[in-house]
Amino acid sequence: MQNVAAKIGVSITTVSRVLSGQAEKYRISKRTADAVFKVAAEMGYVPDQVARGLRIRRTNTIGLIIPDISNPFFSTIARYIEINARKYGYSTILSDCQEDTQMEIESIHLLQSRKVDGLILCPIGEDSDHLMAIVNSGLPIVIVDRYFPELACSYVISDNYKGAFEAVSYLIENNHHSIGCIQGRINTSVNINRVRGFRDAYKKSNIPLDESLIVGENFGKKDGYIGAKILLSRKTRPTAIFSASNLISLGAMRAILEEGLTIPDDISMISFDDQPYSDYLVTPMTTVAQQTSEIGQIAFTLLHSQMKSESKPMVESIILPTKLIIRKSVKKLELTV
Amino acid sequence: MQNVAAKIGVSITTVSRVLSGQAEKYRISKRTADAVFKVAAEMGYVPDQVARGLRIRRTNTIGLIIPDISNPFFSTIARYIEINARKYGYSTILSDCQEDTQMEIESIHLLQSRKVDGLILCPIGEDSDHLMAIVNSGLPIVIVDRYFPELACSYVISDNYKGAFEAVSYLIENNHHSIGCIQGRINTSVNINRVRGFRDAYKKSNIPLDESLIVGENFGKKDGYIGAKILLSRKTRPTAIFSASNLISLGAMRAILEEGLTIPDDISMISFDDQPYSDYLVTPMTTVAQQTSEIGQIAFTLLHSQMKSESKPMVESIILPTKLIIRKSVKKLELTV
DNA sequence: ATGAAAGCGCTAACAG
DNA sequence: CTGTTAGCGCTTTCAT
Repeated sequence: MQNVAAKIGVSITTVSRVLSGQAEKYRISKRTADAVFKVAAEMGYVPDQVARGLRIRRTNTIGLIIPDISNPFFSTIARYIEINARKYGYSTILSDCQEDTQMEIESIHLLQSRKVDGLILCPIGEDSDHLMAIVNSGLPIVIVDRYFPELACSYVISDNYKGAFEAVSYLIENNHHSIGCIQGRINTSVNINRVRGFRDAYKKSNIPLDESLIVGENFGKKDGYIGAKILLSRKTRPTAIFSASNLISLGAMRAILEEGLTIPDDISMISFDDQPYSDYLVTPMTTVAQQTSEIGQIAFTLLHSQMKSESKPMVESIILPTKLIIRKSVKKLELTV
Repeated sequence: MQNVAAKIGVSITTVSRVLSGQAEKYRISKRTADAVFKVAAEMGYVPDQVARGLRIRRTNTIGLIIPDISNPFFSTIARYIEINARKYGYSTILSDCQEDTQMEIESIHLLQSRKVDGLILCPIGEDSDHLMAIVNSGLPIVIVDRYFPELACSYVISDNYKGAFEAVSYLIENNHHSIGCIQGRINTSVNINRVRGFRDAYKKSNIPLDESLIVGENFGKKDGYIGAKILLSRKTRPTAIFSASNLISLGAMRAILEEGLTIPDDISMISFDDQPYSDYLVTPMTTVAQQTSEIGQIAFTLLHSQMKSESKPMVESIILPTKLIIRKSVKKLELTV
């Protein structure tokens, strides 16, 4: 910057002002401004954002904490967050905390020390103590996918309850009265709501629910495999499975195939999370689709409005509808008496 | 920091030294050091990495440029880069440049202005002019997935040639003599090598290659659909398809299903990129697996060694083997005479 | 074993 | 319309 200024015989202040688009404001002559642009370009000068950040106490940087970026559900969300952030001049620092609450905590501290202007967080989700502090610290933050009623914080999630309710109701309409549920990580809002939807669909139809039909303890592929194995080994096999995530479904399918069973002839299935490949599975899968790209976009928009506003921002909760995509994995059962 | 220093009645210099782990070096008394740690923790003091970065001219930050983070191939690579980076104290700034060379250029400039210590780049890959400048700028950089022979720069890629060669040879061994190739983005090293492998497998077997069997122009789902449609509408349909990416395969499968054909009875198929769902497709897919997590890990390791060394780093090229995973999508043809 | 002070590159009062 | 100057929070030389 020194050099640029010297070359034109002008002060670095002027250079700074022109390059930060404040030429107008300070009524700098067009001639000077043009010269600055020209020389800066020639010399390949590019302002140091680190120094700038230190001075203006704003880094134009957001933090993004994700439990597993290789999960297509999260990577799609991440994509739309990053794209929108960049559109508004923010860079995104990514942290994959590997489904580990301790890492989540460390990531938050790290990002704070890097002076991010805001934070988007997909929490592991069983525990919110460590989130309390940061929400209260005044750092703009929005939570995605999971939420905590006790936290005064904006969030954007899917309507997991209704999504599950519709899916299970659809199974019941097809005369399934013994439906297994392979749930995800217990004590997360996502799971609680999906299981609640499952239960309420049963309740609505006055079908008694055998509690042992609910199995599983996390959202992974392995958990789906184990859950399905358990369900399939029951004395009376359920006629359908409701799976709480795409990964669970993959694991469950392995178990089902291993047992020599066919979807939907031997057992019907509905899976949460639509995927590009859902249509091309052994049996095209009926799924509960979430609006992942919208989740990402809205998350950034919410954060952006917080970062812009001076005052303590109001908390906004966005709940996006899901959509039941009917394919071929559910068979209509004959009513036997 | 002021406050911490004041509270113990010591200079900020001392606080800085203790907190940056240099207490030993400056032979600061254990008593003082302990006090510093204690008070800093009490006050919730956490050093400002932005100020630190400005002063020491190193941000402990790397840039990661990816064409599409929602593609599971890239998101897995990104994951292992980020995880390793964090292990060594680096934060990762992510940029999804949406398969657009112009955005790739902008992202590079942006990351430079943010003073990243190094850069990992999955280039769009047809053009390398803009990369020349940055490689020569001395910024540590490693290129992933695609590469440019003219660039003196470390890279880590899969052995695309051999992967394709093995896949197509396998088809030929199963007596397929009319194999369609749905290629990816032309003029990328990835595609060039895969198509070269395809050609050489033909050549090795002395089977004449009808050039019109090579179709397609990008790695996306849509391109796979179009490519397959073209192949399937030929007077004499190929007996097998070699697909250059996971997304291409998804599109191709759609076309195949639409035509009422079955894999592998009507047409055999091999796809590049193994996926968690490959085993559960209509027909379990025979694939060419790349070592994505290793690619990510090695990419960071290469970058790290560059960032540590003072001298101009040597360029290292790592080529990882692929693995043919045989499932059920290839049928052994009878030899007809 | 510790401190004073300079300075990283930039911006914003304040002063013309 | 432009320049002078102080200072963001930290590290590091030099001094003691």
